[in-house]
Amino acid sequence: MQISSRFTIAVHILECIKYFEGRNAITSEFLAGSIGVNAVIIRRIISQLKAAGLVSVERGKTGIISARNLDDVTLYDVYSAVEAVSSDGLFHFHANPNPKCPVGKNIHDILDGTLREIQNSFEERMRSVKLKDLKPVTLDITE
Amino acid sequence: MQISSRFTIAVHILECIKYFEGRNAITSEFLAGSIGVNAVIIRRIISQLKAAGLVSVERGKTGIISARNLDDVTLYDVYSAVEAVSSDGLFHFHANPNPKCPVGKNIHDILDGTLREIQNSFEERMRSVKLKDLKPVTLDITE
DNA sequence: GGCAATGTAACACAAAATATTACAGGAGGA
DNA sequence: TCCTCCTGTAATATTTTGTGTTACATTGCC
Repeated sequence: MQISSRFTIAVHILECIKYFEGRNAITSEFLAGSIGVNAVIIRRIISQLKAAGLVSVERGKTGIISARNLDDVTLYDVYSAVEAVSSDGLFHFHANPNPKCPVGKNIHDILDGTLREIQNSFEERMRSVKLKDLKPVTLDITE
Repeated sequence: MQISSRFTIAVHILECIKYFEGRNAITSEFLAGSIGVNAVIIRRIISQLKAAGLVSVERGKTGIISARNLDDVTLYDVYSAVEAVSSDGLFHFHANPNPKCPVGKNIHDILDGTLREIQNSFEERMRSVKLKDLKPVTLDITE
């Protein structure tokens, strides 16, 4: 399977905040327009980003979403905020290997450590990229 | 989301072949018993492994699945055989970013390269592990 | 020919992601 | 104060993917 689009949507949201903060009122409706999904989807993801401490929302104030230190947010911060993988791990294991089979009995022993290492290096790779490392948004001077 | 259990099932299958080849008749029914899933699931995955050149099936011969050079098969070989990720990539991108928004217009430019690199290093990590690098199956001398 | 196993189609079901409508509640501004 | 805008969240629907199951044609050994 693929990592859900919640992740790219969340990065898109943060890039919008970086770009528009102070210039436009950033509402879920506004973000939905830029991203091309329903505003409720945006609000749910915003909730997750808020829970992770990446953004904060001043309620009632005609739609302002303010953030903090977004440049140093890593892709892992975003990923772990919106993806519910943490509990089960990246790899989905078949649930009922047969303990009466010598292979079935040992399959977790055979695989768990290595799969965990692969997951760890994947997450480490995500941690090594900060938002400021991404290609900057090309400024459109005609607008 | 998670990588589907097809991957761990496929590794389990290959470990069974390594362990039982020459000792037991290896049928989809037999494998289903060790792995704890339906035999049709096994047959479907066997088809994929066969298409990837990892195993071969001598049909009709009272259930024998023979393989080749399994020790040097990498986890990536198995992963790419059973996971349909190749076309879309590891990350699912939201489909309709707004080209009229400066961020929406550039979001692919901002992210695609970096996400591709992360996917590449993930796959490279999988390529670095061969089946013979996994923990060996503990031999049960009482059987 | 009979038997055992594969290869696949067809269908059912569950889980997750995504979309949509609805509405209660907070806060600023007239 | 009242109006309006926006958030937060529930409820529900739809789609997609993964998984389970039954059925059956086909293959090749005995």
